[in-house]
Amino acid sequence: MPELPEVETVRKGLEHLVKGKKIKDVAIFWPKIIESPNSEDFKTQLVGEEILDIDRRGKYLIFKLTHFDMISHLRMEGKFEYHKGSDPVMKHTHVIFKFSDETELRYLDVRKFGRFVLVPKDTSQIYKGLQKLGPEPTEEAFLLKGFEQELKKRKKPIKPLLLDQTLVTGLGNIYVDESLFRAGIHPEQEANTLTKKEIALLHREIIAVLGEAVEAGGTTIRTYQNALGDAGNFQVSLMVYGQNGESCPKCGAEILKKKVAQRGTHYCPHCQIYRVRRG
DNA sequence: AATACTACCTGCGTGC
DNA sequence: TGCACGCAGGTAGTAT
Repeated sequence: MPELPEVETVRKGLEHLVKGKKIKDVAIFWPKIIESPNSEDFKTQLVGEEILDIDRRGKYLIFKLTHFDMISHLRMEGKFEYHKGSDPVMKHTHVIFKFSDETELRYLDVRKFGRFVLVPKDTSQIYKGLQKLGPEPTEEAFLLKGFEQELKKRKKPIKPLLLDQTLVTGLGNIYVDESLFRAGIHPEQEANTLTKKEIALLHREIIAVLGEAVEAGGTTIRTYQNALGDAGNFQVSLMVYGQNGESCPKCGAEILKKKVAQRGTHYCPHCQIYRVRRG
């Protein structure tokens, strides 16, 4: 489900609802959701832990516990719901964290792609998935100079390059299409053919679009009641994602959709022109 | 090392 | 209605 703005919105919701809660028990209905340790140890180690804080790095949530860091990735469709223990357990619920006050944090995931990992306290940065991440998409962390140097070295199309999280973290299929549109760059333009000017614009638009989406509480596409972080309204600000067949907000041309690196890709054929041999 | 493709899952809409 | 197929906000593993 989520890209950085949605995960950040979930983080804020969790901070509000479960910070300070003590874990009394854990129920696991789909053990593969637990990447490590094995689901039995995962449960045993969590009992008695208190949720001290909830951090985020890229699209990962990091629950800071008494003796552990619990890393959570929602992948495509993972979501958290906060419930009373007496509430009926809905379909697609795979993990339940039961608190000492008889409330529960439930993890639901239709496609079961999401993962949990438990590591010793303050060692989350060693986890492989977090280690590979590039800088957060902020002015302070994401530097134009480094971005430009990396792009010069890569010849793969810019869209899949931005999706791999190593140059900058947080973009997914929605915001990468929005960033490229706003910067006027074709999604298949090879990274090493981008001009200095285009790179600077792209850098600025990535930071801007993700920042605006965080402010809006993320984008809500499919609505699921009760899920933390589903109240975002950035979908009203999307300029190309899901807009195929509509008019380009800049020039009026028809927004097209095509496959790029196995992902549905939305773009304006007039504002985002592919050019051969540049840079 | 960089790149490309596939697996992991379920549900929904479309077309025959 | 039934069924096959493509598609969905992501990443890790494998092969080249």
